[in-house]
Amino acid sequence: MVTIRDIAKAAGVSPMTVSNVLNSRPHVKDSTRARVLQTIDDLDYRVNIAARNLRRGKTHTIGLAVPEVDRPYFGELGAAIIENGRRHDLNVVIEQTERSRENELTALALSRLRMYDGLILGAVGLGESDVELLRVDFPVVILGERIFSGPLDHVAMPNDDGAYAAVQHLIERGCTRIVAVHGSLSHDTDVSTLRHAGYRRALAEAGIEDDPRLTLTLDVFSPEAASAAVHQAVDAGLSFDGVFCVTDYVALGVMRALADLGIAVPDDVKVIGFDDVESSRFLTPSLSSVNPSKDLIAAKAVDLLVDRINGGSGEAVEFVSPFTLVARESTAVR
Amino acid sequence: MVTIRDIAKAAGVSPMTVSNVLNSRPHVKDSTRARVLQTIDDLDYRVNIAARNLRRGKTHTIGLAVPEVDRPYFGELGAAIIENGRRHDLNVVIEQTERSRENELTALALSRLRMYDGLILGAVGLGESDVELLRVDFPVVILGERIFSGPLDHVAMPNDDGAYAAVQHLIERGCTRIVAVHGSLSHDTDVSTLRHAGYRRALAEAGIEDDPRLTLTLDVFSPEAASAAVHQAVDAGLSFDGVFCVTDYVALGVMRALADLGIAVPDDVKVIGFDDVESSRFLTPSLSSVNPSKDLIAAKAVDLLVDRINGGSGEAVEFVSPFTLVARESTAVR
DNA sequence: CTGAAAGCGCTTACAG
DNA sequence: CTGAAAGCGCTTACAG
Repeated sequence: MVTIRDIAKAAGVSPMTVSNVLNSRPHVKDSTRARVLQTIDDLDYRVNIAARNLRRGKTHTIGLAVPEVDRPYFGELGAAIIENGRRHDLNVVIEQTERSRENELTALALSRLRMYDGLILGAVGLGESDVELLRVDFPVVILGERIFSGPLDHVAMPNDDGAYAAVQHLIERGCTRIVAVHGSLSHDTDVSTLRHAGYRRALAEAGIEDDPRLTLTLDVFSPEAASAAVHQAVDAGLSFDGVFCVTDYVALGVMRALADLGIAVPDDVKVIGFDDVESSRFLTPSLSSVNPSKDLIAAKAVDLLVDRINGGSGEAVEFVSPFTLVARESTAVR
Repeated sequence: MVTIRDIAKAAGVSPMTVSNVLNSRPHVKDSTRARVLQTIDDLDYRVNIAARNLRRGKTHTIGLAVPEVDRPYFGELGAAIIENGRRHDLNVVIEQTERSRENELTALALSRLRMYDGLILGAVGLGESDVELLRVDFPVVILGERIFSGPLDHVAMPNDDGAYAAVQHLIERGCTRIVAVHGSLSHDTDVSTLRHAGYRRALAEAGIEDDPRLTLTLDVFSPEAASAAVHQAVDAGLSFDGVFCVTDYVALGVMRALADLGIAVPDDVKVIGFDDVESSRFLTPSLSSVNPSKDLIAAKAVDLLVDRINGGSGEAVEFVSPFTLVARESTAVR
């Protein structure tokens, strides 16, 4: 392996001068610089990043811990974060936590051990009660569907307001019996709980009774589970004219079940999702959804993290992403 | 920052003994080991990975360069590779090449500079003519939809046979005028070209004329472009009863366009895709597809790379993934 | 079973 | 504009 010393020797300068050239620092005579560069080229030298990292105490790598990258929403988010990381010359290592609180804590604990300068933690398992565990002396940004009033910067989804807008949209389009499909409501800060609050608020404001039978709770966050739940509800005689799905991913199963049951969307039942995943606009019927500005979320998360990495020590920031409601065929009136 | 020396001092041993404990090497007296571990705990010491990497000459990190992680196929592939990497204690850094040959070459060139032990390169832009550029003294596995007879290990998609099976399936179901929708056919080793060969082979074998008007070529690989192409073809009076889509992602746009045009799938036209992306089975109608065993591809790619990282120097391996044809509603006969 | 010393390849004050 | 020297934090032969 060719080292900086080999170059120095061959070019007749000191290692330090080579280093200065490599880092394009000023105060190197042009002729010297040219000679060094030529030698680097001749010997096919490449800087050893591990050594540089050790010396500089930086790795230019951040971790991104998300539940799963193969779920469209997180794939799109991951892509946006990699994109934004590149703007700051940061590599992104992706870890998958599989929606478990333990894995999220592990990612947090290991990120110092691994070679990251900071971590973006997509928290779906951690909750308010874990706040003490978030007190780490390491740059971390929480990318939360959940709420944290903790000690860390937090980029949050517009869960309550987004869900409120979605349900309000269904009501405007004439729905009065609106099913909500989501995961467990047992944690105060879970995405399902937060979005459900928006659902209830919209119903209350419209003077619609919140019939608990209309709330379908899934054990697993998946289209399969959503489809099964809808089948079961309809078989049990539940009647409804609208469905609010906690995510587009879940809506995929809901729409499929309705098709299986011969229930027409949007004529018999209107459906709306959350996340506005790319494929949603190509479904038949195309799916209305809440778009939480993924790009903005990614940009903000990376910016906040870079700030902390660079020593920023202000108060923890909480940023709630804005959103837009995208009305498509699944909620059309005809 | 607490270092190994601080621990050594506090525990009354040498740094080397601490190192031995950290790496759970034998030949450390139990009582010494216990004392060191206690001190590590007391002082909240964590090993500095950058230093260890420098010393060991390994980073336990591999790069994965794919066109985009927000495309479902690559998201699912990325997830599988991260999963498999974990089995070997490897972190995975994801880079996005955006389907460009230049970016793929950059990823290749930079991977040595970055801190990777090896690289898995999802090549969609590089072609046979770039083979010389692949002669790198660094562990690289090509994850190709394309064919390479180059100097590197290569995990390939069953492009020809998979496409052949898909089209044969359409023919079996009664289709005789089968549209093929894919990207440019200008490169010999492009995924579109390879799959198109399978398409033509199936037609030829069935004695069906290969009408060039039935081949729709997209400038951009996207549902939008696919949808536009189908609209245009139908508007121009093209008649057909089957569509072979180069990927499920493209099929999304095709199915959408057919719905817009009032063409019923599968009654009027049958449609099949390639990749068997997760959402395909939830579409309405659900999409038939070729499943290329993503998990096997990921496992094989990681295993081959680990082999090279560990010094394996045998002949370059070419592994073609097996596939299964998944028949769903979009090609059903009723 | 344990230690002293060298060194991985780079960068950074400190000099001149 | 350039250099000699120290050091980032760890591990690895070499000794004993």
